[in-house]
Amino acid sequence: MAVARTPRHKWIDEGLRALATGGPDAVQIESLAKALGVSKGGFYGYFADRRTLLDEMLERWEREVTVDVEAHVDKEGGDAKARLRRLFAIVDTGDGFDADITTDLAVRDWARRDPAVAERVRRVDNSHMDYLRSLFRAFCPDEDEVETRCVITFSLYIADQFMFADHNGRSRAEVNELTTRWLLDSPR
Amino acid sequence: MAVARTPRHKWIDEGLRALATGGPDAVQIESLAKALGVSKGGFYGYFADRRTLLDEMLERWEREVTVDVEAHVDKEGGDAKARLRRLFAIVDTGDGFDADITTDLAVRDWARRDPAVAERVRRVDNSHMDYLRSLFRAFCPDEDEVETRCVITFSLYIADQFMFADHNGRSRAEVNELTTRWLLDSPR
DNA sequence: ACCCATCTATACGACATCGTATAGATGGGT
DNA sequence: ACCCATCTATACGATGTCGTATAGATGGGT
Repeated sequence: MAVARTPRHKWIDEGLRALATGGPDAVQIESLAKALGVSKGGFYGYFADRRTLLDEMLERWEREVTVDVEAHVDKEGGDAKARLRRLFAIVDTGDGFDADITTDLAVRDWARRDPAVAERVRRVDNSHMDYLRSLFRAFCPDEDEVETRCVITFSLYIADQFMFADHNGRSRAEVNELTTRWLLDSPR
Repeated sequence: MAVARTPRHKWIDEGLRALATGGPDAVQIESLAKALGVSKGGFYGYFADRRTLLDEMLERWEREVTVDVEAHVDKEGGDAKARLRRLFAIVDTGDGFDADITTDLAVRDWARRDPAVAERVRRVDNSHMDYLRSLFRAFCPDEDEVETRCVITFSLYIADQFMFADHNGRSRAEVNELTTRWLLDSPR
């Protein structure tokens, strides 16, 4: 039997890449085929239609995004603040997650327009938030304040990609260091 | 002479509406025409091509977005904290700015992919941040902390639209109240 | 009432994309 | 070495969009 040069997962890989750089509308079968160096002939052997590919892309994103980040943060151990610092470092430097952050935002923007996508993101976000809460609770007794810090942390992660302002001579990294300290070392 | 049923500004209005609900790719001349109840015939009398419309949409967004928000916040006077509270209320309740927020985010997402758009957003963001800084300086002597609070404020505004998490029984409004207090009444 | 500048509707060619149909290439199993 | 299931390339029709061309409708100015 002929061996597949372009199996399912390659179409999904390329689809997610296209999604990240151009949004859902940029996920075009013929573009993906070109990027993969093949024609679209094989695509419809694996997927019923374009919509099916989009669904499977989301499926994969939902399955992997939470696991990946938490594994990276927990890998080196340390207390809650050490783990949070590693989490903030991802936001700041990318740290091998650049592509994932971009994909993440593309999915979120998509979710604003598509309720089915929003439902997936809701599950992912709840998972992220649960993890964040567990970390902040380690040194933050008040539950309202835990929630506050979680939401601010999450917001900084997302908004980082949508803010284009300068910072009066400070670099973006310096500003991130300021917000990190504010969230981790702020008194009371 | 025939009076124009569909002058320039109507195409721009409709274009911004399409941008807000579907992103730049959704700004299609024939869609706009249909939404306006006319054919696309007249469009090319006002605009050289689709790109020209997109430019003018951005032009108008850039010109109006800053003025509108600041005017609303300053209208009723009060001290810096009162003005900031009104600012946070916009984020929270929409308060007549819902459409503008959506447009804002569509433009920001667009800016992530188009450097020319990013440059416009940078100008707008610098203007917003200058205004924010002036408000926080009124009760916050440390310049690093001013910057921190500005960035967090801005981030909450943006990320609000991209977060789909639940909050352990709290409503979104309650969470916004928590973050507002954290930013305005936090000690030191 | 007529003129005619201006706006609008329609038809068109060029192009891109979706999804299908079909013919050809590949290579594992025997 | 051959078979044939599987993958791939290509051609096609349908659809939708862009931008142009052109004919028709509108209504203010005289």
